[in-house]
Amino acid sequence: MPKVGMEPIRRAALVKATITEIGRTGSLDVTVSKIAKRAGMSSALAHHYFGSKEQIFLAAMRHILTLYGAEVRGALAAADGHEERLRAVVRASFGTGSFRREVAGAWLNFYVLAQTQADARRLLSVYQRRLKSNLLHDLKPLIGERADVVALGVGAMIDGLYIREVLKGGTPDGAAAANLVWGHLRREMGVAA
Amino acid sequence: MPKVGMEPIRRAALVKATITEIGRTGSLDVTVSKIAKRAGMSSALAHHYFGSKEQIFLAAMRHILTLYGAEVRGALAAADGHEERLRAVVRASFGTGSFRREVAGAWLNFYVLAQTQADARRLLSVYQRRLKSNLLHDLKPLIGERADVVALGVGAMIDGLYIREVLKGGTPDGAAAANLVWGHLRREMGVAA
DNA sequence: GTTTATGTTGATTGATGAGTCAATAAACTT
DNA sequence: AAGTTTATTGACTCATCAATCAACATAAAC
Repeated sequence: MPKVGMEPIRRAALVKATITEIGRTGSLDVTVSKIAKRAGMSSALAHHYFGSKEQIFLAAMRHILTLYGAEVRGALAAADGHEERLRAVVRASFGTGSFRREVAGAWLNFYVLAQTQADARRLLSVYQRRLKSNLLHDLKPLIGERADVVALGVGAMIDGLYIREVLKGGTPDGAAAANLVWGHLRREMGVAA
Repeated sequence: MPKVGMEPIRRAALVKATITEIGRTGSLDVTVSKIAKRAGMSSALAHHYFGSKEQIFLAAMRHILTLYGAEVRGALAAADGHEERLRAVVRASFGTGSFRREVAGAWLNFYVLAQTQADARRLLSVYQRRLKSNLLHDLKPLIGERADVVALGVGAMIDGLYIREVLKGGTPDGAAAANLVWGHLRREMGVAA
């Protein structure tokens, strides 16, 4: 029953199915057919809308980044003062939108993809830059020139916790992870203040 | 010119070629033929010695872990006292044997592999456990019950720095990375002492 | 109501790559 | 020197998949 205006619906379904599928199998070795099937359509239709598997992957990556960006923006809007803002950024990084098995699993695989695909690399560096600039904005006034190093460390720690989350089974505990990073940050700030 | 006693040589060559190849292409999507070619033999021979691509990957992973283990052991042997030992562990993690583009790239891909292969997962958890126990051994006497959390944070930070190393081009700076982590650790210890 | 744009799929193509096998050759054994 | 074990490869099989295409169906436009 082909209605008109299916495109955005199909695209969204494919993106969602892609993330699920990559998260499930834990690898980029997912077939377009599998993705399409999970999204409730034929593989031909997936190609019709996206043109290639590569484009599907990129769309999925963009979607995750958009999600994360929204989460951060939302948390920041409700935060006041440097410390609170920092805390908001950290908490948003482990929010329920991003810090989930499938999403984190997909995320890890996008890191791999970024090694070979220029577009994926670009998207990833957008994320890294944004995180760093968010941190620096509120760290600089608090600890001055050491902010740079601390931001790098915090970024690495967050990525590392994502990886570990993917590997260890069970339900992810975003609050615990956020507390860990926040504790680290507080200590870094306390020393300099 | 078939001599006898080739097996260990061929195996070693294949392992080395595998790491290089994975590091280069930045993905597990390397063909046995490519690996074999780089190691100077036919793909049939690679299968003859390892049986399957999976086994080749696992051997490569084991090799990296052995390398890393040796590095840590060596550094620990020359270290005295809790603080020095901790420093040694951190420095060994970013030693020239492990903290190199290809090796780190292969490492990242093995994380991915661990999501689907039980054996790979086991190997990875051996590494994580060993690192954690190394850290705890000297952290506990210094900061008591907080040691657990700190060890987790340090481990995550190390992993995160590896990932970032892979993504950013250029020559890796192990010393800088080690300093970053060491600074974090020192601060954690200073607060409690 | 015929044309045009959109939605949809089954079948097909073409490439690629893991793993097998038969065959060859050199080295050791007895 | 006949037989056995180890080393080695080119050629082959078989499966998988990305991408394409022809065909058909429904809705909108004229």
